[in-house]
Amino acid sequence: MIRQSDKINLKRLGLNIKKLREAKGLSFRELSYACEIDHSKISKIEKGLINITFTTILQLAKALETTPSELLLTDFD
Amino acid sequence: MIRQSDKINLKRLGLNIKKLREAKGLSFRELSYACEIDHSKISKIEKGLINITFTTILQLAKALETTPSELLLTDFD
DNA sequence: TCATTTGTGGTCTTATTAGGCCACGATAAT
DNA sequence: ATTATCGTGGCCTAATAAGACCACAAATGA
Repeated sequence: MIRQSDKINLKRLGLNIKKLREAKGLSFRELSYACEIDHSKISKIEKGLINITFTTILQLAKALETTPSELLLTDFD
Repeated sequence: MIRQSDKINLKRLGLNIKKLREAKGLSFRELSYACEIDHSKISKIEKGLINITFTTILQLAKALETTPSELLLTDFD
């Protein structure tokens, strides 16, 4: 029952994470080691396939050496 | 299986939301109307009892007339 | 050529959010 | 005094995130 606008926003979040990960030159598996999130899950997150929770956002932010606020710094609908 | 540090961070998020809600002089029920989240759930969120998802963060941010990024603008562990 | 790494997507179980409703005691308003 | 509103917490079901593992094709490197 996930809304269309949510799908778009999840993709935007995913792209933001992807951008930050690639800026650090990390592979999914490398980032996975740093935040204890399965590499396949990170892949799904970046593609906007999962509606992640707040704590997952915290994990990613820490591993990417940024803040949760920065992770969500994008235009959402 | 929720970690202790997560509990702390969830409380901090809750306090941040509470602060924004009260700054607008809204009750739980009034905010509930604006974002279509049950008022009892908002109460639990502010007390840090729920690990909300990204889309719920978006809903709250919109209803509080702020950004998701601003909603997470606090020091987390 | 062969081995390694990479991103992707599938499966499965368990834990938990989402979503909704209800009831209560306390507080505030009339 | 009584009515309305407040925050809180309990309950339930359905949906789905979490977490973990596996397999594979394509790209990369030796």
